[in-house]
Amino acid sequence: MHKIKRRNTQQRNIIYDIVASTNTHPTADWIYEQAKKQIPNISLGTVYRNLKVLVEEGKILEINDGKVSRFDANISPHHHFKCENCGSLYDIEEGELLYINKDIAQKKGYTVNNSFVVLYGICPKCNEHIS
Amino acid sequence: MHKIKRRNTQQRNIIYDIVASTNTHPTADWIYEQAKKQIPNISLGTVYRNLKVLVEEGKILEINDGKVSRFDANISPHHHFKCENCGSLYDIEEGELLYINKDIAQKKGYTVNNSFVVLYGICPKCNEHIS
DNA sequence: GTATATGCAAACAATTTGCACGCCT
DNA sequence: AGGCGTGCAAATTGTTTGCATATAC
Repeated sequence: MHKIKRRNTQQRNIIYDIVASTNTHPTADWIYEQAKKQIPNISLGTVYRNLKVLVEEGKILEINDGKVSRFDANISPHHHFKCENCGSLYDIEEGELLYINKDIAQKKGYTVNNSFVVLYGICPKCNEHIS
Repeated sequence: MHKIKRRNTQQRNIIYDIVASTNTHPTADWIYEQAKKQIPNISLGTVYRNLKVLVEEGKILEINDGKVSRFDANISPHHHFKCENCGSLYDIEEGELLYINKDIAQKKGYTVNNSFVVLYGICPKCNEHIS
């Protein structure tokens, strides 16, 4: 029950920098490929472990995209648009979301077919028990 | 390139009925366990195949919940609330979503820590190419 | 010195698929 | 009869983990 003292490792720093260097919401595998350019014998396990640490520390976000996880160093509140044709995941500014309806989206070039919202938190039942 | 003519099988009907019988957003595995009560030697592969068919036909929705898929026979537009403590996935009416802010959610007993929105559709780039 | 991190490989869990047979239509 | 559907088991895929060693502090 005591807080782990994180170390400042080359691997963790490089992994963070890779995530921060792009807005394409990369997967662990893509990050691994990039990281190998700098640390040829880095292992995929290390990439996964460090991504998890960075998420826990709130330095990056994990986005659930089908069966893969994607990662995002943009931790300001924003949403995503997933293209059903090419699979790309775009950022949508929080304010901009209000305007994403069929008409306005169309003008911006997006066709919105569907939307999916999940709120995270504590449900009434658990709020009672935890108290 | 010709449309598949679906057959009306016992397995598919039972699987649909199981999904429709609950609002707990079951996983493929739970559905499989229930289905075995009616068809003891049904296979998990069949459950997965039929769930996919039902999703394609628009009869049920697939909800991506971490690394598992959950299924929902309520196909009217609605959203979800995931409890970070017990993992339950609750339905949130579309209208109700507008009122889920920290104050009002609190009164209903929900604590909202985070929210996650994904829009699905066709992106500007693809809209150009597809024409 | 000591606890955290790493590389490697094996283990996992959810889902998909190839195949031979079965059964709607 | 013909083709879609099924059961079974093996294969795939994304991710996690155990272990011995390396390294940050």
